[in-house]
Amino acid sequence: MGKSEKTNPYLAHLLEDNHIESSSLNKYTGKPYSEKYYELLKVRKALPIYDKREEFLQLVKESKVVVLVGDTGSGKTTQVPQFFLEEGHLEKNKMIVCTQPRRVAAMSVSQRVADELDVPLGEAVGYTIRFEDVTSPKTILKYATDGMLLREAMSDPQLSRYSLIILDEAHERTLATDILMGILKTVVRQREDLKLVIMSATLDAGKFQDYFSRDPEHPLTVPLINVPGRVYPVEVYYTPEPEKDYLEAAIRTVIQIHANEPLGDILLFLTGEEEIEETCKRLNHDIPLLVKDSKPFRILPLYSSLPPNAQQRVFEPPPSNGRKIIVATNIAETSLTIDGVVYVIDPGFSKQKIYDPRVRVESLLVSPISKASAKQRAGRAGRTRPGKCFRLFTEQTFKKDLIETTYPEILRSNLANVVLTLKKLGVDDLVHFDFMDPPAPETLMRALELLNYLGALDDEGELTQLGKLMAEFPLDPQLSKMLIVSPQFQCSNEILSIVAMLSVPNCFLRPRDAQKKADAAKARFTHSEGDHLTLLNVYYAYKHNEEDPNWCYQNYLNYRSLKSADNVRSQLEAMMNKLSLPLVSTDFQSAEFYVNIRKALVNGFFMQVAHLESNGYYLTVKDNQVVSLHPSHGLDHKPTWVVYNEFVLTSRKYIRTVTEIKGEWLLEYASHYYELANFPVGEAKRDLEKLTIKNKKPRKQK
DNA sequence: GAGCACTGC
Repeated sequence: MGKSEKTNPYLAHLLEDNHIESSSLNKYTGKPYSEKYYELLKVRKALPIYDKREEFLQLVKESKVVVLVGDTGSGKTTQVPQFFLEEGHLEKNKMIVCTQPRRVAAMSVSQRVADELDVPLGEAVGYTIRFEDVTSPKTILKYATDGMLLREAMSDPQLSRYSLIILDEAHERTLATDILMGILKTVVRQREDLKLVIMSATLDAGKFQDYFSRDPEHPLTVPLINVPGRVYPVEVYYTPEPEKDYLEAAIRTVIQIHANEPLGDILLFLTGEEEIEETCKRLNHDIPLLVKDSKPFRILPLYSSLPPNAQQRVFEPPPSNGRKIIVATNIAETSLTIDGVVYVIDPGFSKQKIYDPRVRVESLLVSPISKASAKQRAGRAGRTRPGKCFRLFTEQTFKKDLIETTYPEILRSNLANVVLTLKKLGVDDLVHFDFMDPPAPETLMRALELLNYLGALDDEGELTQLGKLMAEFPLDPQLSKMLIVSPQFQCSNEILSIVAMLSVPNCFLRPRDAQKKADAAKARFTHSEGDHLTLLNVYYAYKHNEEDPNWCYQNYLNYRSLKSADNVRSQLEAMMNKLSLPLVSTDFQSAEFYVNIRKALVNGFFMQVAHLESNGYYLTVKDNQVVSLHPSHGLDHKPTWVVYNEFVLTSRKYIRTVTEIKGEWLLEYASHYYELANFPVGEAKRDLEKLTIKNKKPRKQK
């Protein structure tokens, strides 16, 4: 047992450091440290952040909020919480939490820190992500997704379990991190026993400092600490003239690098799946033709909807004496890191979400990236040795045209869910809420209006009983409303399945080389009254076929999607039980089985309804947008009224996932929205008026 | 008659 102590060469040296346990027993487990602990300790002490340890601890002692800037490789994510622990700053029964924008990061970082502390994961160190809580009463350091900490705040707005909250990767400005910053700015001033550390890659540091210090009544001094990263230099090249066609330029650049530059993998950033698959095909065809005596190469596409085994291939070693050429979306900018990349090709574009509050539509648009993004992409070339980055735009463009940082998500999103969350967190005055970047007032108004129509907020903007329930669910407000009322329509089991299916990526596969077969497979599940009902059929069939991946494959269904829908469904079912919402079904033989489901749909989605006009097009109610049924629909006729799940703006305006409803139901379940006095003149209004008269007659006769 | 940047609860 004592062997490792005596023979360990690092031990004597360690004992000189007063902040490292001078006893050879691990204070968390009571056991002697393992060999691995000392090995990892040596690595830890070589991290750049280690030199800033005393400075950091001093600043945290003096200040409530500290901003820490550190590039990749500085070690901040793993070491900063440990500094705090070692110093014994943690109060009894309190914890440290460190947020991450992504689940995998929360999981892998917590495992690393558990190893460094020589403790089993889930005891002193753990993580919490959706569907998985690997913590215990012993846990004092927890890594969590930012969304998960936000959920916790909803039941404990002071986040009173924690005495240190670290928001990591704050520069990414996710919705959840932005909301957390907004509430923590107040909480940190209210709670004597709370410290806050904001960790970021260089760019926005000053902005975080300003934001947290600024307050008319309680200004704070927010110090900033800078930690160098550990990356290799990357030489950046620009094109002398702007490129007309970035795809052609990209292909040309790949070929030039492959022909002329020493070995080392190539990473090309493109915007989407189709573009990537096309380019891979072109490269496979062109390289052997254009490169004399080409070295071996392997072209690898990389995007999120690619099956996991195909994604994994980018991590395999390159062909012997050759190179990998990876053609990726933004997934390779932050989510996945591929060592061995030496050359980055950056055309300077990505698909970005934008929200237009006027038409209430979120859409994806190919847009120029920001300077910060371009720098991040370039950095991908310097992970293992010095690299090169080829920007397919001019230096002038970089300096003059690109914006500094990508607009935070909160400025590009529909905020219905954000507003519901903030209300639940007790924020009364949303218009004056201190957002780091305040969203457009119109976007907030749209969100308030939607929540008011759904009955989540009353006319004073107060959260209603229904709204409180809705906020409990990790769903868009329309979906949670529909789910909560579904027991009244005797179909909560079915709506649970539909909501789960709507919450995951599209489950229907349609490979380019088997489109007919895929369509035929889909036809077997199709319900002619609506796509929502088709989704229900698919879910049933998946369960009846014992969740078999092969069955999914044969039926052109995405197994990953269905499995995840099933997960979501279980989570929602548990919440329904917790909230005493009964799980009920209408008898399947009854004529009302599908009618009830469609009525429940109307209760959540009455604002997403389209009316068939005499010219054969659909017009969305109130917004009066001319739309077409998305070609993926399964209706066998064109119903007068449909609800839709999504408004898709591509080559045309489409409504996707549509189900037939009756006009009467709109008047019955959403009379406040369909009040005819405030309804825009048109065919939809005339149809509704006819229905009103028809409805009133029998009543008068009674 | 067509798509699906990326995350997260």
